[in-house]
Amino acid sequence: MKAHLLYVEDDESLSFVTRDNLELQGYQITHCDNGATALEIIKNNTFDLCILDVMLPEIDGFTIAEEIRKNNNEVPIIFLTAKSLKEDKIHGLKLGGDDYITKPFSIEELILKIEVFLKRSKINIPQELASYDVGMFNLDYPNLALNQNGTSKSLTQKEADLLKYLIENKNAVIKRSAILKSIWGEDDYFLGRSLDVFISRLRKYLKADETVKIENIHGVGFRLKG
Amino acid sequence: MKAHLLYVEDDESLSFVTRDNLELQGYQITHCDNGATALEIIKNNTFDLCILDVMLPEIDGFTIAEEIRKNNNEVPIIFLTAKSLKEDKIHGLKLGGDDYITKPFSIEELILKIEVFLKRSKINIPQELASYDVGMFNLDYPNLALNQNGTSKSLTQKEADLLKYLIENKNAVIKRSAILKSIWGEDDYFLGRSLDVFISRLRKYLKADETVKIENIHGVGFRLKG
DNA sequence: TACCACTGTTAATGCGCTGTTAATCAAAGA
DNA sequence: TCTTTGATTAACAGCGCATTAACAGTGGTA
Repeated sequence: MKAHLLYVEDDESLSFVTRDNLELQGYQITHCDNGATALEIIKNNTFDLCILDVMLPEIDGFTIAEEIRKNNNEVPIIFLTAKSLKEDKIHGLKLGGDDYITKPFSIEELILKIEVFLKRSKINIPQELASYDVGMFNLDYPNLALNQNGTSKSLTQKEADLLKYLIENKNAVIKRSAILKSIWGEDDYFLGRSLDVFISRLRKYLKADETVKIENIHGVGFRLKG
Repeated sequence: MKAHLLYVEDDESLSFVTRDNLELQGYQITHCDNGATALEIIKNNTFDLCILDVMLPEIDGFTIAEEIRKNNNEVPIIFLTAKSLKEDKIHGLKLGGDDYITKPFSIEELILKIEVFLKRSKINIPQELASYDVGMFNLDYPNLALNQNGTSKSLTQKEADLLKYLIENKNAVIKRSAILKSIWGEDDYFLGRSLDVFISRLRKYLKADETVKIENIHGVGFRLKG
C-alpha cells in the first residue's frame, strides 16, 4: 500500500523534480501549485503526510496547515521554505506542523524525514526480521522457538544464539574460536567442550530434516549445510 | 505523568540553562555530559525521548543513538549540533534519528519539536479507549478492573500496568529488563524480585482460565499465553 | 495524634532448569 | 598403531524462579 502525500509547491521546476523523486520512492503524490486548489483538495481527500511550501501567492502554507488541522490532528505536516528565520520555524510548529525544511534542501533529507513521520504514524511494525530459515525449519529468535510445519520446539537462550549464528553463516566454515568469542565471549578449552555439547543438541533438534547438517571441519570448526 | 527525557550535552553552561528550561516545561530530565555515562544510563532506563549532542569527546551522539536503537526502535531521538552539514543531517536520520537541530537553537524551537514527537509517540498508543482481552478475562485498564463474566476484581495501578503490558505482548517472549524498564522505569536486581511477586499475583488472578498462562522463560523473561 | 487500610518492596525457603563438567567411545590424522 | 580431536550421554552445582509472609511507606479518618 503506497503512502499518499500531498505536495503543495509553486516553483514549477523544483516541484517537477521533487515529485519525480518521491514517486520513484514509491509514494503516491498529489501535487498542486497554489493554496486555493490545495484547500479544495484537502476537503475531499485524506493524506498520509503533507508537504507544504510556505511562500505561496495568495494563500500561504501556514494557512493550509491551519485548515488541515481543523479536521485532522494526526497527519504529519512538513513545511518547506526558503526562509530559515527562527520565528517562522516556531510559527509553523505552533500551528501543528511537524517539521521544517529550508530550501535548498537535498531530496535525500526530505525522503528521510518523510519516512520518520510515516514510520511513526504506522501501528504495524513487522518483527519478522528476526526470523531465520534453514531447511524445513524456521528459527524465531526473539521467541526462542524453532518451528517446523506447525510444531514448535522451545530453545534456551544459548541454543538460540548459537543456531542464529550458524544460520547467519550458513554454508561457510566457522572457526571454533569465532563461535566461542561471539557466543560465550571468550575462548578457552572448557568452553570448547561446552560448545561440543551444544552442537550435539542442535543436531538432535535438526535431525528431522536430512538436508540440514552441522558438519565438523576437523581441527577448525563447523559448517551448517542447508 | 511527566515525560522522561535523556539529555546528553557536554557544554556545561548550555546544558544548565536548557535543562532548567525543560524542567520548567514539566519534563523530567536525566542529563549527562559524556557518551560513556550515557551508554550506562540507557542500559538500565527507558526514556520517552532522547536529545543527543553529536559532538562529544570520545563517544559521539551518533554512537549513542546506535546503541539506543539496538534495544528500542520507538523512542524519538533529536540530535543537537553545531554543524549544519547536509551529510551529518542525513547520517543522523539514517541511524534512526528523528530530527536534527543546529546550534545555536532557540529553546522554544526545541520544546516545540519535543512536543511534536511526544505527541506522535502517544498517538501510537491510544490506550485509554482500548480494552484488553485475554482468555475469558477483560482488563478495563482505566478503571483498574479485571472482569470475567459478570464478576470484577479490582487491581492496583502497577498490577494493571503489568497485565496491560503482558497482554499487549501476548504470546511473545518479553525480557525481564524490558518489563522492568517499561513498568518500573529502571532495571536492577531488587526490582526484579518485585516483578516476580507481581507475576505471582497475576497468575493467581488469572488461574480461573486454564488457557491463560504466564510462562517463565528461564534466564530471559516471561510469556503470556492465551 | 493514633489507628487503619492499602501498596509495593524485601526477606526467606524450597524447587527446577541450564550450562558445565566428566566419562566413554568413535573418528581422523600422523 | 598411537595421538589428537570430536560426539554423545549422563550427572552435577549453581543460579533463577515461585510462592508466602513480613515489612515499610502513604494517605485517609476519627
